[in-house]
Amino acid sequence: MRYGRELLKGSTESLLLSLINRQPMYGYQIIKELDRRSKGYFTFREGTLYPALHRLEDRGLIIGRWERLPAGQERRYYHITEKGQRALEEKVTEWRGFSRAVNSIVQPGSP
Amino acid sequence: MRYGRELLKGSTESLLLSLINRQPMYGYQIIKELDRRSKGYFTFREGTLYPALHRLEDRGLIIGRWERLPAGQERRYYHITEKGQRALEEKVTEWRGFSRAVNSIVQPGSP
DNA sequence: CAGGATACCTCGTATTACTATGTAAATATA
DNA sequence: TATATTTACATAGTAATACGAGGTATCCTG
Repeated sequence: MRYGRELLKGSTESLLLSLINRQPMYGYQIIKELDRRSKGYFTFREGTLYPALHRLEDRGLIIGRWERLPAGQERRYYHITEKGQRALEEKVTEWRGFSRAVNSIVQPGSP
Repeated sequence: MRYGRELLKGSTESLLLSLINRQPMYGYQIIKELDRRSKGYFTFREGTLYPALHRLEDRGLIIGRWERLPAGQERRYYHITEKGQRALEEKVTEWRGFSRAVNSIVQPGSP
């Protein structure tokens, strides 16, 4: 069963920056990569992805460049910036802390 | 540093149901318990907590009962329902799957 | 030539955390 | 005793954002 939509909020950024940090990627490719790497768990919607990419670009964390294939069609490849790399580090740290904190509550441990 | 507000969305429910599942609790107590159990990580705001409790009650996952202390003041104790227990199980399963999936992306692993 | 896949975009809606603000009583402090 | 803090609840407004629905255009395959 698919995760609730609210759960994704706050993690989208980390996911996108993580992928783009490995190598420049275009939107459609990111959707496929998220699906592949998470073994089908993440099926990002276009209405989620594209606005999210635009927000990241507006904030200077990534830069998009149009590239035309020999065949003719165009893709917008996103590259991470230095600011984006710093943001990614912070986001991953934030995620780990948050994840640990949630587990400290939902998992049975010390009373 | 505190987590971003968006990160909490989707997890609030699991956190609240987890605590109330252990024992009936009132709002103010939940804030303190979340703080204590997470070692200061979660500092829930009242504007987050109370509306969230009302939503859970509206959906029949918890039931609130006013209790008057000998001193005189009133507290609204929330009890989990059977429906709430089932929802909690689902939520925790969802959280584990989501958490694993995010880690599969943000943590360096197989390409 | 038709249909699917690729590839991008945006508007509107729903959800929800948080700030600010309000109320009221109990307890601690000066 | 007067004042401040803590306890305890509540809600209206704002901002952020995932998603559905809809749109455009090109490429590839049967």
